[in-house]
Amino acid sequence: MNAPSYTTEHAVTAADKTFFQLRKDIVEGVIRAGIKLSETDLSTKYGVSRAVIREAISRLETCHLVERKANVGARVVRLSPEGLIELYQIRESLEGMAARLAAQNMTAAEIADLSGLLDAHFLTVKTGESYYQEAGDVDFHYRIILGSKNTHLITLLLDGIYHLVRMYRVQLGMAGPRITTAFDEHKHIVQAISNRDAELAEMLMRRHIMYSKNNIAQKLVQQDS
Amino acid sequence: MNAPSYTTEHAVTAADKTFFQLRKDIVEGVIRAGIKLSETDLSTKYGVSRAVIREAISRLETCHLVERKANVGARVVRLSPEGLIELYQIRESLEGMAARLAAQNMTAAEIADLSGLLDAHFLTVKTGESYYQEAGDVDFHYRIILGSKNTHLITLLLDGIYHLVRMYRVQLGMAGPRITTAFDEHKHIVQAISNRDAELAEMLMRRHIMYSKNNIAQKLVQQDS
DNA sequence: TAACACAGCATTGTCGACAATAACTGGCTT
DNA sequence: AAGCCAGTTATTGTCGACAATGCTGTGTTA
Repeated sequence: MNAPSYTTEHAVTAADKTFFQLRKDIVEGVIRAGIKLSETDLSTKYGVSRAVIREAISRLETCHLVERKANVGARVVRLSPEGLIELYQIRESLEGMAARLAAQNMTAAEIADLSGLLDAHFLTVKTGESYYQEAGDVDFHYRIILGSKNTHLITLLLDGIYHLVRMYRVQLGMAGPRITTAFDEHKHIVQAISNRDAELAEMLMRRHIMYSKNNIAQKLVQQDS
Repeated sequence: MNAPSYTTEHAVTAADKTFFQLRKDIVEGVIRAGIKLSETDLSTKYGVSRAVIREAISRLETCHLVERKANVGARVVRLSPEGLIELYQIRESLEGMAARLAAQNMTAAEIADLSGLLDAHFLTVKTGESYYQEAGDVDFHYRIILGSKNTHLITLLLDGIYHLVRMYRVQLGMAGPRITTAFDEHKHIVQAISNRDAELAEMLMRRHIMYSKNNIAQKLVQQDS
């Protein structure tokens, strides 16, 4: 049931575990958006010292999941239409570049593997299972980002803003008619990568993300009204 | 003489001060690339507790200036041609988007101001002063990044990778024939922004950064040989 | 001689206590 | 009654000590 963990992050220290747990709780809304994170409270609730809580909060800050002010404290970020737009502008830029680099740097084996993944997704979509969006879409994007072979890019996206993207998705309850069209877009992107057409791969990825943004933004205004 | 501080970061806490000092020392090579950062050593040298050193190192990690392994310690990043390429790929992507957004979001007053800045730069370049590259170029890029009005983008670039860019620049001693051509490129970018031509602004910025990358990469291989 | 095991050392991770800063409450003044 | 000031309280920032982990060098054994 759980979404598989792509970057197999193994928690070695207590701060790691606390960080992962806190991140999960924030992304999934267990700790609600906009709420204040009291260090002493969390310290007792998670059964660790304030030092590891501070460490965890510090890392959450680099994920842009919390905002901290000196001598005041940390708050979970608040979700807003503007924030969503900004986030997707970053995605469009960085993942576009990722697709471009993937077209240059992915091995033939990796491309074949990615293509196989899409075929598998096609079967599940065809049979009507709609879990595609959540796991499949994320998986697809992960592979291309990793395929860029650019460590900075990978870190920025996977450790940085992707959790925030997931937060928006989860807390808005994504599912809808977009899954099938998104699948076609994925197909075309893989084809461009397979042809080593970096230019086209970037363009298609950027359009794909723009469409995705429009879709989720529409959901968001619907919720407002 | 010092490069002006654009994001007027005011140090309120001791960890802030230590972080700024450490970052400066790393960027300027006082603490050399690849070296191990001993917490106890730094604690005595900077006259603060290990806790604030750990906090500072943690923040340095989010700037990608140091790398940390659990139970082992932190090392200053090592500069490499591959790292430089990766860095400039990110810059091309993000600053291209910044230029696009700046063309959409900068106010007329801000654009006029930016244009005036370029004119001032032109005078100094004309009179032969070559401090343009260091301060002027950075100033130009800062304004456009801020002009994007995208907080995520601004944070990623200014707090994140720009210090690493500066580290490459400083430790390779940038100065050369490129300053004049770079000025022309800046001019064209401002013109595109002034015309609200987002598409063109992005393209020109991307090319500008590609040229800049080639320039600095060339310097780097020269140093190797 | 080479390889493995163990012990000692150095370094990082974690903790609880203290100091400093900000928010809150109550009373006073105008 | 409204606004400001001071005392109080709660929260964050900083510190030194202890625990746990990784590294090193030595000694033993095949």
